[in-house]
Amino acid sequence: MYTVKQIANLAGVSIRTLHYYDEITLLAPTTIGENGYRYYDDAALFRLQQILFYRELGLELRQIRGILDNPEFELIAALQSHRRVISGRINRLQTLITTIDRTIRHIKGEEPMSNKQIFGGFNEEQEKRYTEEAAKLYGEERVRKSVNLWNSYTAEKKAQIKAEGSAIYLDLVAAMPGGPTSAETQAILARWHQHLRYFYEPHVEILRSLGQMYNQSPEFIANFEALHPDLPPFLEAAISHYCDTL
Amino acid sequence: MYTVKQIANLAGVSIRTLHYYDEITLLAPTTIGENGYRYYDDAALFRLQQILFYRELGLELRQIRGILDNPEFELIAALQSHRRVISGRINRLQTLITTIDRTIRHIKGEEPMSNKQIFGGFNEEQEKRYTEEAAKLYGEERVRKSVNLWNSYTAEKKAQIKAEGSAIYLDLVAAMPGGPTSAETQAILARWHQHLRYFYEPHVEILRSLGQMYNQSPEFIANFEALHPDLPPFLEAAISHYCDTL
DNA sequence: ATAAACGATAACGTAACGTGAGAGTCAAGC
DNA sequence: GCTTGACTCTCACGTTACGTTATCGTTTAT
Repeated sequence: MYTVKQIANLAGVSIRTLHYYDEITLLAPTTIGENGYRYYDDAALFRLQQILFYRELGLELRQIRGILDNPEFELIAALQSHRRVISGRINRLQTLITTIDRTIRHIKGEEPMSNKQIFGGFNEEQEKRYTEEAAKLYGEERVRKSVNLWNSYTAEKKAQIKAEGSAIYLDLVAAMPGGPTSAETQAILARWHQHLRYFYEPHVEILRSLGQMYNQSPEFIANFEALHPDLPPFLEAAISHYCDTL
Repeated sequence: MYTVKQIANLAGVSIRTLHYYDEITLLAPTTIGENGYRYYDDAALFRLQQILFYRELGLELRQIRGILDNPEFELIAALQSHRRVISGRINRLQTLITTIDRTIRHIKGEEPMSNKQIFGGFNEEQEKRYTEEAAKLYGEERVRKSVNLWNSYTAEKKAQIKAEGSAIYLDLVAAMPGGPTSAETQAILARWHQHLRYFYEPHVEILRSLGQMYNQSPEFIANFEALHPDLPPFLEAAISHYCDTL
């Protein structure tokens, strides 16, 4: 058992940070003494390590909580994902160093430089945000399990499920004029939510990242655009709102 | 000449960010049209690059402004400093990767791991903050110029200046009981401020980083602790307050 | 000429803590 | 047993660097 100060010193965070993480239920102390003091054990230590990794990668604390509290969370897979992201970040910093060297040579008049090159490493993969990588982690995991479940159905059942899915998306297209937050749209999303249970147990964070993928992943976009050109962004907005009210 | 949107796209920042940087006079547009539009030129582009570098290193925008607006600022020296800091950061990330690999092996039971090692790369050089590196940049520059000025004095003058310096620090020790923000202490610091002009023109940011160095750099600490064991932290607090009221 | 795209200001919202204030708790030494 | 200093707690307001509408004028393309 460790006190706040011991944890703070070990991990290099402030006591206030631990208080805050407790307040937002991101990292609750293992036990609380009758004096009101917070005490942490080794498991809490590992959880804090995970938190710091995700924080380092720029994720918001709410997202981190969602990831760590997810029953599907797998520590080792997460660590391996961290590895990839950090490697990517190292590459980015090396790009910055290249930019620096180039800028220096440019200032010395040894080499011309384009306006875009001035910001090499800053803007490049701006939208390829690290969040995506975290979502990918879900994705792989989710897809793997979903295939198992799907294969357990009979051919007849499979056809029935597919038909139900198509109907839902068609209904959503019909509901588009009302807007993504309309009661009608949200009601259909409740059906969609139920429908997903044929594939896996849909956790809130999964729904959310699914909504994003619907408007980002090329395969999904192609699929939904076939139904209506504006369906992908509509779906993302609608699902986001649906998750908020969950 | 570029519009806000063009700059934003080039650098990968939001328009709001450009508005904000204008608002806090960190990056003012080169000219403003009669329609009120902001227009930027290539010099502004380079300034923005510098801002993004310092921001990447975790400096606050106020500090960045102080650095860039300092007449002593030298672009190439700054870029070389960035290089060193970014290299350091790459090292830190590589430490994180080591920690990840070690953690994975630990979880698999292949290797024991201490509590400190769990946070390897997070806490280690926490206090060796990047600010210090920026301060170092000042330091080198400052010391270089100061030596020139110092050598221009006669031996007699040098002795007199030294005596004045000693007197000031002794007075500060005497003022310690009143606290770092007391009127007495602050008055002596005004003398100290004047005194520094024998060495170089003391800019606010320089005073501030000087105050930090007094409580961080081993040579300074040793010097001041000889006068009084609590003098270094007292000096930092007092100088910080002095700069705030400047 | 009219919409779409772009620009401006203004003002409120936010995330992740920092920073006291005021008060209770614990361990060590006298 | 008592003090003292280090440690802890809970408010509660402050801060930084923007995001996010909302409302409005401007420029550009059709």
